[in-house]
Amino acid sequence: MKQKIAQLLIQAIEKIDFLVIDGVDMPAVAVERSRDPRHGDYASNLALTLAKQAKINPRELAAQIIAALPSDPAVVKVELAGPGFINFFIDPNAHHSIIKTIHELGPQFGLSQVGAGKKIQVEFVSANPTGPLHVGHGRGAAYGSAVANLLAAVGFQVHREYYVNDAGRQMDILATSIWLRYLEECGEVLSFPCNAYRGEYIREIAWSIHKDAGFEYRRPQALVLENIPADEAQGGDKEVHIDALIERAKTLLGPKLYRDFFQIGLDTILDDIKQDLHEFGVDYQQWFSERTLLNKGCVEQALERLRTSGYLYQQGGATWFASSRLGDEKDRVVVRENGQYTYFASDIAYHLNKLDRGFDQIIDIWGADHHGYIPRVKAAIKALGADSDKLTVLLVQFATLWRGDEKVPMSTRAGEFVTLRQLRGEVGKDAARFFYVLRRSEQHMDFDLKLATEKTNENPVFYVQYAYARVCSVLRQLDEKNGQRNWLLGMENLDLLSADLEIQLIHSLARYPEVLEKAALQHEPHQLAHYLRELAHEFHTYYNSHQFLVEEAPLRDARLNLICAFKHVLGNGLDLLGINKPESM
RNA sequence: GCGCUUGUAGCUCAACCGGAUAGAGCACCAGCCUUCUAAGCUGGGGGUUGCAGGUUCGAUUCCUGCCAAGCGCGCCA
Repeated sequence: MKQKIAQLLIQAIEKIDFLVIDGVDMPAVAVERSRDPRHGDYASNLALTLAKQAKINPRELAAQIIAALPSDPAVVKVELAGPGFINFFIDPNAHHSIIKTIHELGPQFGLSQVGAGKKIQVEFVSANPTGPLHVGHGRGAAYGSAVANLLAAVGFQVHREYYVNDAGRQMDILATSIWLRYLEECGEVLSFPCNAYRGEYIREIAWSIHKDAGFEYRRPQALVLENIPADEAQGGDKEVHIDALIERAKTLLGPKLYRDFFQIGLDTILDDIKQDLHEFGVDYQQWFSERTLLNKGCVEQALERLRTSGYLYQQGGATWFASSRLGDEKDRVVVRENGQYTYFASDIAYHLNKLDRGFDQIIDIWGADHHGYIPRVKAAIKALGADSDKLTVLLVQFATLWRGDEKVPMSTRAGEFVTLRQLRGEVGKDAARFFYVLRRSEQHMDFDLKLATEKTNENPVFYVQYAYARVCSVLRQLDEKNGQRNWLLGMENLDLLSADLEIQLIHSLARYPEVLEKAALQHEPHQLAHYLRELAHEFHTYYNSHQFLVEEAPLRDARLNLICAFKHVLGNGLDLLGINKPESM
């Protein structure tokens, strides 16, 4: 309908001589749904945008456009309003046909093909496998999977991916942390480094290793701590302290035994993350290992390409990437003085790999604290000779956690954080997902656990689910009363749905495809969430003021067809957000 | 100090890439269950959109400058 009106407007403009003669530039013809019913169903600001170029009063121009407008059976009235808006009133019967469309298309209704033929990768969460996911990751998970689902709904071929940082210093700290806890299990007495991972899950892994392997990995405390520089608590440098302990672990255990700790820690935690996300309704096409990238020599290849294009140079014993020539604020080290790659080096290789896989678009979803990282990755893509516009980085602000008036401290290293699993246990998957996705991702967010746990009844997700359950309940009632339902009869009598609330609900249902497309292309699932809440509200109001299971069959069947259409749309929307559709509550 | 993000009702958030009288939820007040689930509905109070300018028919939206908050500015990830 939007397109149809735009077409009519274009035809009208082409008939107005002075616009054609003066060669006025045509703006993209904007047709919007009216917010206020008094402004009709659709409105265009075309005259307002053209008026300046045409050097004519907007209202006068609008009047001329209206006069030149071809007639169309679906358009019953056109009005000039305000400073020069053109409002279109649509034949109500034309709206009713949307119910038929929804029933015919079912789960397909609202889907579109704007992204057809395009491969798009969405990488999200990608938390280091050094501990369980916390509520900050939960937001990225809910947001990322909703974005991915939306993109798939508008036709993109979507590839969901988790980048596993299974190489690098953090993993060494993890392995060493587990080993030290293991030594404690074995009865060795040592002070635990302040920079090691202190969470309870580390003890559990250590305990389990001790249970399976006994004392095989035990080394005496004296050997472990011999000549180790002091920790921060003793006036030393915590980084130097932990690095020394990592080296000590490697030498005392040897490569093979050390690797056991590394691998068991990684496997245990990664399995936990996978399970956690799965239970949260988040699944991936691929878990991409950083270590694999290194082992295959991809990092060296990527750097070689940069070197060939003249973007690498040596300074101070390190290898630098001249990212400042491509928009970054300074150059970045890719190979350290000690010969090791930086994290950034493998990230360059990873993005090269993404490009090589032929995605038309690449979406990275990061925590907002990484925003300073964007220019250097874009610079790397440019230096590799690719189009940096292919990469879109979407940022998710961390949630600040509160328990009532008290701020909850969050520190992965210290093991002080509320895990995603705890959150799910307390408020449930559906409430958590809806709560996360109700807000724009860049918006700072206060998450009050006390409120979320104490007042789950007031969580908006129940409101929306309740609407769904109510439709199911009506249909059950019909069954119990042995009521007949004639689908065809309902379709033939859709014009009986003439109450304001019915018209309103139908309008809203018709909007769904536009909501989906916009939410998808703008990467804003909150638009869908808000829409679903409004839709549920309109249904609840309707439910409270009209009886559906009435005696007169034509009206009853028409109403049932309407609320079933509502059920379809609401259900589709909830599916995309990864929220359950309860048949009863 | 520089950069990115954010600032909208008491609180949490919307506002369709510049549109018409800035909207919801929570909280507060007053009503609605012998009728398809009251986890619901109806009505009410609530606002100088951080501040000050600018751009134009028109600004919460764009530009500039301040103010405030968060984050970033490693040979960490």
